[in-house]
Amino acid sequence: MDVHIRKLRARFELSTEEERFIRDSVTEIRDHAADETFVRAGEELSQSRVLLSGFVGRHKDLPSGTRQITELSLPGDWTDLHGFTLKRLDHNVAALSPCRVALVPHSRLELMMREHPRLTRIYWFGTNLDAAIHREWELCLGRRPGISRMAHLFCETFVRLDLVGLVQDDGYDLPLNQTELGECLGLTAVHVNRTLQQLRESGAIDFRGGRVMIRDMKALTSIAEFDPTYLYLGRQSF
Amino acid sequence: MDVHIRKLRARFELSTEEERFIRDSVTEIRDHAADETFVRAGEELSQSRVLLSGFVGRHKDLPSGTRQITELSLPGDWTDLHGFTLKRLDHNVAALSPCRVALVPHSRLELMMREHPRLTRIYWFGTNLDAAIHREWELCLGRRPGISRMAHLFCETFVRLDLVGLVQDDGYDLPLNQTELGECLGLTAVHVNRTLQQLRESGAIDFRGGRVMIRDMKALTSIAEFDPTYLYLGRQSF
DNA sequence: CGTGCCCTTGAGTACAATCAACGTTCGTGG
DNA sequence: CCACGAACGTTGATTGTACTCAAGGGCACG
Repeated sequence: MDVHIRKLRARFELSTEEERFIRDSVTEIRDHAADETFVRAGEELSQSRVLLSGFVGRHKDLPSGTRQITELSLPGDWTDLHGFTLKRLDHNVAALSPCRVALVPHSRLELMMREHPRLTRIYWFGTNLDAAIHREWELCLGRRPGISRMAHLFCETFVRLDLVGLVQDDGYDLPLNQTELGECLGLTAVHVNRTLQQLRESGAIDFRGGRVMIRDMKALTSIAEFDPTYLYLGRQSF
Repeated sequence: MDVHIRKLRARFELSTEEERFIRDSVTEIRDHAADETFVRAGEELSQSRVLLSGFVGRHKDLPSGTRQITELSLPGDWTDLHGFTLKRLDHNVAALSPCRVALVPHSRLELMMREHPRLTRIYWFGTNLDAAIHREWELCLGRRPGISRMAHLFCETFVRLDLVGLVQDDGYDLPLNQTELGECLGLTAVHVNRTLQQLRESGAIDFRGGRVMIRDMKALTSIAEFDPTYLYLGRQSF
């Protein structure tokens, strides 16, 4: 849970007692293979999961067989904390790479709500941050051209991974193939391929073999019109 | 606050004490004119708002001047409950029609968190429902064609308004012009106009003068591939 | 060394944007 | 009462971004 605690501490003060409560909440560690769907839409949930390592996506499927990935979960994030109040999810949760998760029973979260209002508020903030990311993706999907959406995703992932020390040498691992990248961006795999070439030729970024190399952050940010305000990176006041 | 209580009761049991607490939380009623932006992105908030009547949109603006409306708030909804934990919003909140809101101070919500864990959970559920709607919109914006997105919005609004009795004779008021409709759907006003004609000719729906008339719900649902599961309409178990 | 997965490229198509103009309605003021 | 302007809706012509269909290439793995 170190990565989870680290991410929390990036935004909030955390007493040793609170940290203790969080660490004691985990009942089980589980591993999932790449492409495994480990939470299915509609099934009843009695626990939520913190992602310890690997990449996870929330996706919604269409009758036609295409799907939209609505958000990426990165190490340290909850993959389905909202399942605590929603009880059944409106989407699937799938591993995009081999990954490890920590299980927290909902009964434990109920206890938290009774005894740790501050922690409750911090986690409520967490689900609201997810919603803020959803809104930014709506903006991208609705109003920005493909190349800009793609640059934006690379910026967002850069910032979020940097929070937990997963960026080295201006590059980071992003174990998605071009089809999956398209499923995040609302693009077909063919168009992802062409757009990726454009970004490469522009000198902003290189993405191959599951690794992103930032060549020119300023150019990338500008193509994306990226403004990280929606990620609430600063120290929060409670 | 009747409409708010009614919406809560559609999904949850509510004790008289809880109802009492909610009603006593309102410190002020305020009216806003159409097109008035009453919460601006980035400004510090010390209260949240329940929409009592009228229509409100959350929107994000782009440097180019276009904007994306990321969700509609309908009577009985919070317009910015997430502002309680986020403190500053990543988007604007604007009246789409003349509207009336009830103000609830954040200090009151802090009290709620300490003394009413069940109510807290109900409102946490509320912000998670908002996120579920955001996800469905992401799916629409990323993967569905314009006509399907439009039909979907009409279906969603139908269901959500029906919850609070604002649907009569298979029709409801939706005070948006074609530009604003496009800002929800990621379409230009010109294309909205043409798509609206298609829907009209298909016999599914008619939208003019701010009023939606459902002519053939089955056809509309089918064009939209609408499945209301993501709206969590049933009775929730806590 | 064949099979499968992923990436790449080309050709043709379509959905939606852009640009431009005109129509309708309605409120305001001369 | 009519002229005017503003906001909104409608239509046509053209362009372009992204999709579809189709084929081939690289590479890892059994």
